[in-house]
Amino acid sequence: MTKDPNVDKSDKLERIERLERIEKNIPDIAVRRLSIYCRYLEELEEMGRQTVSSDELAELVGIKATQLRKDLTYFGQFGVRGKGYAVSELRRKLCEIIGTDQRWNVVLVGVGSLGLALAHYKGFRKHGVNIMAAFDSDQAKVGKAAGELIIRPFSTLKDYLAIENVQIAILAVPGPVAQSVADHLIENGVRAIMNFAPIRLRVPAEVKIYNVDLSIALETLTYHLTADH
Amino acid sequence: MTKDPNVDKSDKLERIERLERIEKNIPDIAVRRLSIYCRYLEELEEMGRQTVSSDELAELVGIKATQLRKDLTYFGQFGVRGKGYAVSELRRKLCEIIGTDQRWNVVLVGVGSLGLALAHYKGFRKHGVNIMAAFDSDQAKVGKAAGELIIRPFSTLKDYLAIENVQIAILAVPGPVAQSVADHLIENGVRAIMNFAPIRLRVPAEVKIYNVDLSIALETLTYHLTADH
DNA sequence: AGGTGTGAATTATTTCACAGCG
DNA sequence: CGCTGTGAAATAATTCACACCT
Repeated sequence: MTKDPNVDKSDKLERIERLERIEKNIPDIAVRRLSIYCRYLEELEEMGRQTVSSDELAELVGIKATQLRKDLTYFGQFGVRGKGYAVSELRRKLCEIIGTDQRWNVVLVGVGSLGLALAHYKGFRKHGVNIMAAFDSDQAKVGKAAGELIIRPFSTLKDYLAIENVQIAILAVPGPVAQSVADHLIENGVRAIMNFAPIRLRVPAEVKIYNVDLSIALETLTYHLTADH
Repeated sequence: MTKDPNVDKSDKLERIERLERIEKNIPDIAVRRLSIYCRYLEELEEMGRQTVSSDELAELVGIKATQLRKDLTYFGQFGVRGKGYAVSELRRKLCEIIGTDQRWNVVLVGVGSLGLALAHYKGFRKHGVNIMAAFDSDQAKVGKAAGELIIRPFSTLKDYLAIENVQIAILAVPGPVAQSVADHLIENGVRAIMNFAPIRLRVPAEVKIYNVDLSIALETLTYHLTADH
């Protein structure tokens, strides 16, 4: 089997770039911003814009242009000096980096009022996220609808994970059971959890947690409204 | 009218402390952690614990003890050397700092599926937050229930804000209208907004925004699951 | 001994300043 | 020129190391 030496070379270069990136140790916060850039690029693309400068995009996002440029350098070179960035090309490349060009299978665990809202939430679908199934331990909820899904019994979660390729879970169960449910998810192959329970989960280093803590969000606001700040 | 010189003195000391704090420019992230400490202190209090060391509390929260102690020094001295912290005293003082010992009047604007979930969310009530009213511009929703509230027409929001003392709004409207709704809220006295819309709001410096961006949360996870990180 | 409180050192992140390319 | 890419400088946040109290 013959190989195209150009493919070989570009593979090698990509690999080197990747290793360098890892060395640079990209801050999480830069990844988060990448996501935001992507969203505004989508908007520009829909408006038919061909190119955009770091100044303009940064202005839209509400940050400094140098920060945007620095964030991008963590992942490669995307612009043309003197011109700016090609809108759809940059969007496509950022999507690829973030992983939103892929399909991600997600399970929702816990269908209280918050879980129900998440089952309905349309923002996820746009970015490759597909909530495949919803689980709840409350027998009264099992069989009922949650958006387009039918709520399944929690006891069947393990078997479901064994069959389907699920890497992400949305955890919207009450605080007291969150840790044990998380353990169960991880044991059965889940590698990332979006956690809505108001506790800090203890997980192995290779599992990624993103905490969405609504009470903390509000309390940050009340702090700033409290006298003398 | 005579004054107690001790009250005067302690007032002055408190004022100096406050000024010093402002000088120190407390990072937002430390405030956010304060909120978490508070929650775990509540739990310890319920368990009947009298005192706790920075080591133990930090272990619960999942951070280093020095960070916890450093965070606390932004706000004062709360511990006893060799002993630790008095659980309920520390909890009370932190609540006071965060402002959760007060009552906060909140309006919910936008009652889609997410808004509806927030109307039901019980976590808020625990911390002085009282969602007083919910508004939506969709005539079909007006008059319907959202938790214990009846959804009001958006057109009545202005008058409502003029009468009630509302300082915080939860903004759960679609992205394209979020900025104009936020402007309207701020014009009518709202000073802090919990924003669920996927855009960066432009607001005067004195208005505090907390963005809860569910898509970004998920995309941070997909990034970490994407090869080579 | 057993802890807290805190300057100093370290590490992470942002911003500057400008070289370099189209 | 105009605008990107990026080392270097500045700033912010975390962690260390230890003085200090009980």
